Amino acid sequence: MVSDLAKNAYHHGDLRAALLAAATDIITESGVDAVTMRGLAERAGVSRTAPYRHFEDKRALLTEVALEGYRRLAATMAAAREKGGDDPVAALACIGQQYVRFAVDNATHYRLMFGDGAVTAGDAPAIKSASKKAAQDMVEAIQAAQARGLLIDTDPKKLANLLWSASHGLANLLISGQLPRSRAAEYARYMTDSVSRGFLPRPDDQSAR
Amino acid sequence: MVSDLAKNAYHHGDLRAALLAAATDIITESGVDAVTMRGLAERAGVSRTAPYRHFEDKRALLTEVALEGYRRLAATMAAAREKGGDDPVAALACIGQQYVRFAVDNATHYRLMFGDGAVTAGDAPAIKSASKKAAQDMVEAIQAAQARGLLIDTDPKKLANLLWSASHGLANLLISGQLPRSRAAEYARYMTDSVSRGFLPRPDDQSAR
DNA sequence: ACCTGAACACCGTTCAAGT
DNA sequence: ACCTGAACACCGTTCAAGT
Repeated sequence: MVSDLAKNAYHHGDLRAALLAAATDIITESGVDAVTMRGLAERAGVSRTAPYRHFEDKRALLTEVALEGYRRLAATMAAAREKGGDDPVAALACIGQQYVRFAVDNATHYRLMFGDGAVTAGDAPAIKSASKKAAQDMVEAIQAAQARGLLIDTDPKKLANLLWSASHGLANLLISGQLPRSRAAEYARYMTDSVSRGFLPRPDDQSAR
Repeated sequence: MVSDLAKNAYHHGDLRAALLAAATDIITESGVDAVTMRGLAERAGVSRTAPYRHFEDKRALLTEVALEGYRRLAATMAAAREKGGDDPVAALACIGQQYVRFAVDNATHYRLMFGDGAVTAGDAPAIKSASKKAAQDMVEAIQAAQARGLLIDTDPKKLANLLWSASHGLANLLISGQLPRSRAAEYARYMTDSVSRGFLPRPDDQSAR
């Protein structure tokens, strides 16, 4: 009954969580723009002003939702890296491909994270930390490949930023429909291949795998 | 006096142009979100509902502004290609770098063109045509390079989409501040180099230019 | 502590009415 | 043809007041 006590403390007791869940639902269904403070309140069965007891403003609420996305992205990156197995170049390709897949599969959420009104890393320390963590996975995979002589020896951070750019750009074009979503996986594969091998001919290379 | 007649026909006679100019100014100064139909009307010294005589709704007005951006982008691409001179690989690099430069130099406008609420190519045939024209420049540069054996022989459209992805992604990360804007040119250069040469080592290659 | 009702300052857009 | 005033249906947010 102790838990019931907590739950019943004023209406549902966890309005905060209810609001976040509602926002996440709406974002998934109808996009970030469809989220309104008033609508969230109504959905939670509470007055219009009640949400302001739990979040300073709309931005703060959305920042919290975005944070969850960053955490899931970081987890996806970590999993992708492992999936690459022993081969660090394969691990890197996996990371790039899974990044694009995450973005397309969570398009509306991704927009909140990286889109126009984007909750910047500066908005919350937790976001900065989660996003650094995702980036770190990429950098480490690069360093591992370089240590084995499998990648050219340039600044691994810069190289990571380039792979990030290509993945991010591809993801955006797919999400906005400028490239066909149905070909997402194909393009992602092509992207990671190309970033590794480049477009210049390789005279020494018979094994176009 | 004939021109004055035209100008004086109902207040300024070219409210349409005045509204577009005002919208462009506001977008440049304060971003797309700062554009309001009411504000535009006030700035033009006209009633709130007057703009609706010239544009069906806000989206139609913004589509017109975006179109101007697409035209300028296409012109920039064409100029970049020529700047590459005889060397088609250099032309391609120019295109990528100038694309990023355009995006960063016209950040708010670029957001309108490719951002979240983006006016999609489907919104206006003229946008589709201007954007196809820009893409065509890239494809042709690629085909020219392939004809001379300077690029691997894959689908030039796919290759163009990849370069576009990388450019677009880099541009977005720079605009949103996730990569430092001050290093835009450096990153753009690095991006086009990498997309050409790839990250895998090239044993035959002594001339790392 | 947590919630409410009323209110303020905004939006985009419509519509009957004026010249 | 082009413009206006008043109005409708929305926003985010504040603030005094209730329990």
